[in-house]
Order: sequence, then structure tokens, then C-alpha cells
Amino acid sequence: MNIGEVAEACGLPAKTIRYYEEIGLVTPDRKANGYRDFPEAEGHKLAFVARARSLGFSIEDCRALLALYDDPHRASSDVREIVRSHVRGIDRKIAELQGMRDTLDHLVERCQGDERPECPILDDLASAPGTRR
Amino acid sequence: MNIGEVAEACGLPAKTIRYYEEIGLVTPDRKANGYRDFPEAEGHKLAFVARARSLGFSIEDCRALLALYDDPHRASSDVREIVRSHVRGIDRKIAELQGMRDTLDHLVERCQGDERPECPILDDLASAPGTRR
DNA sequence: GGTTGACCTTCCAGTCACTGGAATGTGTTC
DNA sequence: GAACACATTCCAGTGACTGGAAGGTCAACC
Repeated sequence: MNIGEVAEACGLPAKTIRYYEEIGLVTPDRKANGYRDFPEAEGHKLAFVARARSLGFSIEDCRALLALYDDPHRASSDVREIVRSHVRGIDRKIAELQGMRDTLDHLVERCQGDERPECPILDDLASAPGTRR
Repeated sequence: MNIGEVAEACGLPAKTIRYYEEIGLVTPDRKANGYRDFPEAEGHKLAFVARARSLGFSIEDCRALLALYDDPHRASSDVREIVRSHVRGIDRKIAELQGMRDTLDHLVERCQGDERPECPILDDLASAPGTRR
């Protein structure tokens, strides 16, 4: 399979696939003309990575997951630990974003949003920590 | 004020403050010895940016907010529009993370997490879209 | 006057995961 | 042979810093 076909199949841009080869996530063969040639297994790996990336895993997580995927003697606990740790990271991010969202909501509510310069949002940003309500 | 003092005051690393000068967010004076000298107003700008960054605003948002902060003829609606648009971005991110979290939770639940290789998580990652439950 | 140590300076390189673009080569079809 | 899609490599840029090297300055102490 050419890079274009495999890109179509797994939903990743060709550029991204070349990048994944560069960092050693996949290792396609080469045809006589220099074009990359993806056997079925490499196409599956790319689809695997595409799915993992869409679930927010880092490239290094993907590398670890691919290695486990390839290892018939793996322990599923190893997989689960990677995923759990990733979920903890996601939870941290959600909590952080929720905190921002709540603060910003309060501020937006209190701002008139008209042609006048008075603005509680700017007042808050300019205020010293500890003096905010 | 030296960079160290102002860093202490606004809670940003000196490195970050130098970077903010490089991109034109602040413009400290210089003493005869070449050291940066931050007048009070520049210190306030840094604190303003630190607070805005902690609420997730991009540097370009910070630049725009600072300009409004500096403009006595601003309309508070301009401020509010920046904030609202930022909140929409946060909401998109939260929704995306929640989606990932939910999917990953389902997968973690179904994985035994023992010494055996069977693993629904890897099965999902390796599966074709549309065949997942 | 000398030495230490804290603080400051600039500059360069690296992070993460791509993405865009230039210059060039190959394959297919008309 | 020309057009056009597709492929290749290489270089540079993104955002917002962060680390480190190599060196200058300042204040305190002996």
C-alpha cells in the first residue's frame, strides 16, 4: 500500500505518517522507486495509533501500547496501568478547565458588556490575589 | 525593580518574563549596568498577564486584554467578547476530554488487569471504527 | 584588594506533535 | 510529450516556554 492509500484507510494525513516513521512508530518497506510500501501489519499499527491518539494518549504512550500489542506474553495489567494513569491526567485537566470556566463565568456575568469602559473582568485580572471575590 | 524582585512579586519565573519582553508584552527600562528595571506599571502588567494565563488565555489574548486594560476609551463589550470566546474554547476542550474519559472508563472496567495477555483495551484500539461497543 | 556567591546578561537548543512549503522525482492517462 | 496526481526529502515554523552554557555585576566579608 502506498502512503496515500494507507492515509485514507486510517484517517491520518500522509505527513503525519511520515513523521511517525521518522520517530520509529512504524517501519514501512520501500519499493524499487523509493515509495513507502505499507504491509497490512503496518497499516494496522497506524490505525491503532490513530485511535489511541484520538483518545488523547501521548506518542510515548502509543509506543508503549504498541509494544504491548505486539507482545503475546504481555500482562493486561500493564496495559491497564498506562490507561489508568492517562485517565488521571485527563481528570486533572478537566478539573483545571472547570475551575477556569467557573471563574470566567462569574466574571462574564458581572460585566455589562456595553460601550462603557468599566469592566469587572479587567478589574479582576488587574487585582492582587487574595482581594478577589 | 530587578527581574528577580518582580518575578517574586508576580509569581512568574524570570525566564518567562524575559520571554514576555522578547515578544513585546512588557517593555522594562534598562539600568546603566544592563539590568532590566521594571517600573510599577510594568510589574502590574506582568501580574495581569500571570493571572490571565492562569485562566487559560493565550498570549495573543493577553496582548489584546492588556491593550484594552491600557485604553481608557475601551468598551467593556470588547473585553467580554474575548472572554466569551475563550469560554467556548474551554467548553469544547472539556467536552472532548469528557468523551475520552468516558470511553477509557468503559475500557478500564472491562479489563481484568492481571498477568494474562487478553485485554479489551488493546482489542478496542486495534478494532475498526464502527465495530466498537 | 581578593574572593565568594547571588544575581544578572545573552544566546542557543530542546520540548510536543505535527504542519506548511519548496524543490524534485515518479506513475498514469491522454 | 504534456498534464496531473502522487510520491520523495529537507527545512522552517507553531505555542509558550524551559534548560543550560558562558560570561558580567554587585554586595558582603576577610
